[in-house]
Amino acid sequence: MTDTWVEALAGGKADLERVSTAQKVADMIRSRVLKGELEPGLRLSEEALGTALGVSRNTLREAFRLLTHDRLLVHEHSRGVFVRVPTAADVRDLYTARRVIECGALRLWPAADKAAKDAVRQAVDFAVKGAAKDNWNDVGTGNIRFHQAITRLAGSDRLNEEGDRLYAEVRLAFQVIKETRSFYERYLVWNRTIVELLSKDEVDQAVESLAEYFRIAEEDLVTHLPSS
Amino acid sequence: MTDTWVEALAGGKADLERVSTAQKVADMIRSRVLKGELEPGLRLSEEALGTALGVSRNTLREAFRLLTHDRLLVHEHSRGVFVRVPTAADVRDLYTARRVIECGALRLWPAADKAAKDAVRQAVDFAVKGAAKDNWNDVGTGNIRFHQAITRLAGSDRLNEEGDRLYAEVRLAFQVIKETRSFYERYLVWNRTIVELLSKDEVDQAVESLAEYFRIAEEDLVTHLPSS
DNA sequence: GCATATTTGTCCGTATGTATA
DNA sequence: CTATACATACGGACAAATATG
Repeated sequence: MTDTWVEALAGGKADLERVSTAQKVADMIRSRVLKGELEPGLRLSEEALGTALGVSRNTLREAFRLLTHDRLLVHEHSRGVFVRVPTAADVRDLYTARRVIECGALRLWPAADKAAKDAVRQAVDFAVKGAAKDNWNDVGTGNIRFHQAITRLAGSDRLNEEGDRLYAEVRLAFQVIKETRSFYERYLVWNRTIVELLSKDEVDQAVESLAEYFRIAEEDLVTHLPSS
Repeated sequence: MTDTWVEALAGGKADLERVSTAQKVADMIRSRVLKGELEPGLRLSEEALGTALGVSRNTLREAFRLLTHDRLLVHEHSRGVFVRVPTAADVRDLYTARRVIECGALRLWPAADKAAKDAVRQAVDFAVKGAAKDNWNDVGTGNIRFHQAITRLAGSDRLNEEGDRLYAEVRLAFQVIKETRSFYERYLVWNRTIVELLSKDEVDQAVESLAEYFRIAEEDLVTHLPSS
């Protein structure tokens, strides 16, 4: 019983299965990167981090592999691993992928599970409540959950995983922006509009609104990115 | 100069950058798996493979990690790695993801590069010529290239990579079927239909045909899969 | 059910190659 | 150009888990 507690604390997907040390280390580094404690461009030394975390270089390298696959770290041969520095081209690529996946998933709304549909509405509710309490951190996570829920409408684990990778990378890109409130405030309006259209079963309209949201968010990020 | 030759021979993405030994080992195992030389369910012993390939266990484990991310191998804690055995549920999930990605990318046809459009047509031409020569292996690779080219219409590297992972997994699923000719023969007709519709700029019709192809191919695989 | 053998998980030390000051 | 620092890859070691008889 206590084992599951530990695993749940350790990080993300603590199902019933055991988590490897590399997984735990990767989860720790991931959260630090997404919180901005390890800023983009920083080099992660194998020896320094290994001794600091009390794991061997081998184990740490496996953790690096995991995070490189999630595109949060970049690997340069014989030079080491660095926290990714998102470029304007990255953001364009990222949003092109999101456009295809999320718009495609949203089109499946009529055939989706009731639970999956509810998750979309609940994510927006969460963000709305956050805005009412002036808690803009909640608004941000609500926004992510909203898009995550849209991807999950398709009901494919493989698609969900790729979506989560994309969202983590978007969070990393947002990391370079300090004042995010004005962004989330504007995005919340779009999310509500989309949910309203969906409640009226006007799917095509909702997809069009989602595509418009992507155009705006993409430009927001690109213009606020340094050295774009 | 000769270095680039060697790298090109070694495997997949031999750009300008050097490839690590783990990468080379992973590429070798990958091609063996996709050719069916390492059949689904087989356990890959660390020591046996390591000595056979002349690499250390550590390096081999990194290669395993790479292939596990590509879903060609599955990792069971303290039991080792196995060549993935695709289940019916895997195929359903796989085709759901493909439906979203490829149909979404195909909708972008009007805005796509000319080069990307040409690649779609060339892939079908390749398959047609293969069929004329009774070379059904070429028809199969032409079919893969066709779908790869469709994904590439969107122009997102991240989407392309996920697409390639999905295609590799589909090839693995097809690995359990011996007589593939009748399948590819039928699929070729669909591919030609889609290209013809595209040449007339009837994109919506083409997307609908693609969706229909997915329904058929998915059922083909599910029904021919053992212990479905 | 038990004891043994095999294999994996993790760590360490070292030699070599590579990039940077 | 030399020197330093670091990543890459290897081989060995031991504990833990699993498989086998």
